[in-house]
Amino acid sequence: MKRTAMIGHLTPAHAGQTVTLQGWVNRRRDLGGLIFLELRDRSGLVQVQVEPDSAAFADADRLRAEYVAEIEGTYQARPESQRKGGLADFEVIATRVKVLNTAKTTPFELEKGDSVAEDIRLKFRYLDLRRPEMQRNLVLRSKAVAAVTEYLDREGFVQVETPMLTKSTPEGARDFLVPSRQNPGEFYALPQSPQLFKQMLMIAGYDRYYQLARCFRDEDLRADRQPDFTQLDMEMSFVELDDVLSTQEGLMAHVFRETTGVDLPVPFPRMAYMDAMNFYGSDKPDLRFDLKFTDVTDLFQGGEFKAFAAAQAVKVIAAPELTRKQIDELERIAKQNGAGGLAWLKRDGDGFTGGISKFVTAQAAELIARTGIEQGGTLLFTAGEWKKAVGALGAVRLALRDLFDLAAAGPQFHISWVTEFPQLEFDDDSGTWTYMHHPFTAPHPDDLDLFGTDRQGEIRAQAYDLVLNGFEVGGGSIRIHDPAVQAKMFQAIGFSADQARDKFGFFMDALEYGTPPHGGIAWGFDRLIMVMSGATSIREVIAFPKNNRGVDLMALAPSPVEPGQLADVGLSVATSEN
RNA sequence: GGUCCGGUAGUGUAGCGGUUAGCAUAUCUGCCUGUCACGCAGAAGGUCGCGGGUUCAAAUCCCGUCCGGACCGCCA
Repeated sequence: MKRTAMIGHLTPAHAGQTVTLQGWVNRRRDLGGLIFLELRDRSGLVQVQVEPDSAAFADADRLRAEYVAEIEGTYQARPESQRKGGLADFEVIATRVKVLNTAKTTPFELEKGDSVAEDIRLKFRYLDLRRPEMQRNLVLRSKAVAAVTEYLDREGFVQVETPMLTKSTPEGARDFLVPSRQNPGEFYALPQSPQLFKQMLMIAGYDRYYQLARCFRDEDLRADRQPDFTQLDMEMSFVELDDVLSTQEGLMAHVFRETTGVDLPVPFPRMAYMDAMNFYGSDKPDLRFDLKFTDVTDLFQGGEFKAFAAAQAVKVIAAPELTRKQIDELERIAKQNGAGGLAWLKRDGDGFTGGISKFVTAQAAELIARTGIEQGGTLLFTAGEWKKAVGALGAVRLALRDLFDLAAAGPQFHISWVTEFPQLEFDDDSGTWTYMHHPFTAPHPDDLDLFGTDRQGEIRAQAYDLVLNGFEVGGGSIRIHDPAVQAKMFQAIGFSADQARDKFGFFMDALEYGTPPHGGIAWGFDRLIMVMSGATSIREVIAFPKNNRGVDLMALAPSPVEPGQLADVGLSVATSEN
């Protein structure tokens, strides 16, 4: 290899040495007689000077942006008057320039990549990934993987790979299906998570397992959701809930320290699901700022304001002074998130003006006392069915965060646990009970007697989510290891023994051969890296992501296939009828 | 499936009923020996996403459609 150093590894100690560098031309400044080049590789950038009388000049004159070049020259301090500080005090005086490859004019200027339409960046992802910002993200990701591996290996975790071609199981999301050529009419499914396999590994005695697992869910995309994504999947045997959480805290703190240099205070705060919902309207509250809800249901029960009088819940948040336009926008957000409307009041002296003020004269003093609303401040109310009322106000809370930049005053990263999720959730659409986490989640032992009673909605799950800056970056649970409890769980969600056997027969069998108590968690690894890097989209930390519609704009996947390929797997495509 | 926002030279944008469709940057040519977003002079580059409608006249207004993004539903 001719290259003597990566550009970013040059130091003042190299001064006076002859170096050979290879990279891309970032920029060319041609002063006529004198040419300056910026040469870039993924480690850094250096200025190259080419004198007109040097042997390098003719080749340097051919170089354009993004050409690949090899530069041999002397690394040296710049003239006194030209120093910029740090490594910009040094440059390479070229003695030889070799054009290793030419490049077409790029479809966008790499240095302006931040402001280029994302579909263009995705179509030319190989150019986009040349940008230092993107390289920083992918390197951060790589370092996080290294930190995880190092820590878990030290803690005795065994890395095991589980299959990508597996059995379709109703985990919640739609499966990606893969037709089987050797078994016509039958399908593999890509894993939504390695859940059952990792529990098998606990039954098999591996005690502590981890895997960076690719997972697939055929659902609509979002800024923080891709159809194929990476989970850091972990499972431990002979543990209880506190053991899992403290192990995770150690790991997460290690990863932050090694990658961002940030020290996360441990243990992480814990918040019960009901508190998260009641105070912040979300099971993944952004706790970099407070802005809690106040419950005022009781103040309006049976009162003259009809929208509140019969409401299951009336919640209020104390916002700064808002314009009508801002209130209208917040109401739009509230409605989009399930509220019937967004009632408001403006504090004026000992009472209120605007909005619903004529209905609250009797409650004014109590509202001021409970909410602590300041003069001129705005109270925003949602009312109705509890879950919708808190959820909608939760969305308003986040909109207020964005409007007033509330998170900026808090810590850069706030991480916490949300715990005590309900085990079961009533699904209005189907009129049945369903699992909230997944059907293998262990219920709290004190709540076991509630199965099958009219209070089964109160059963607490031994489940936990990791919440970072308002993003769910991990979730897990203690699992059921007692077949009798597993049977109760299936019964509660309306799974007959036969159905359970059909879907998870192998797992039901395995449970009966000596299953240790166990539990685990999975991190949404892409999402975690997104938050750590400060990116606003998961696509910024995935090398080759898909767009909103699940399309890879570079490779142009998905795409039709040859008829012969379909015939091989015994499929034909039905013509769509509009 | 739904709501909202957007689509104008390669890229980023202005124009919002009558413009030769403007600006910046990139590209190309010429000049230039200390630039560092180099500078100066010039050139080329546009089916204003597509289709239809309204109008004497449409990039501009209306309808449809396609594409991109954010969100709801869905999804841990």
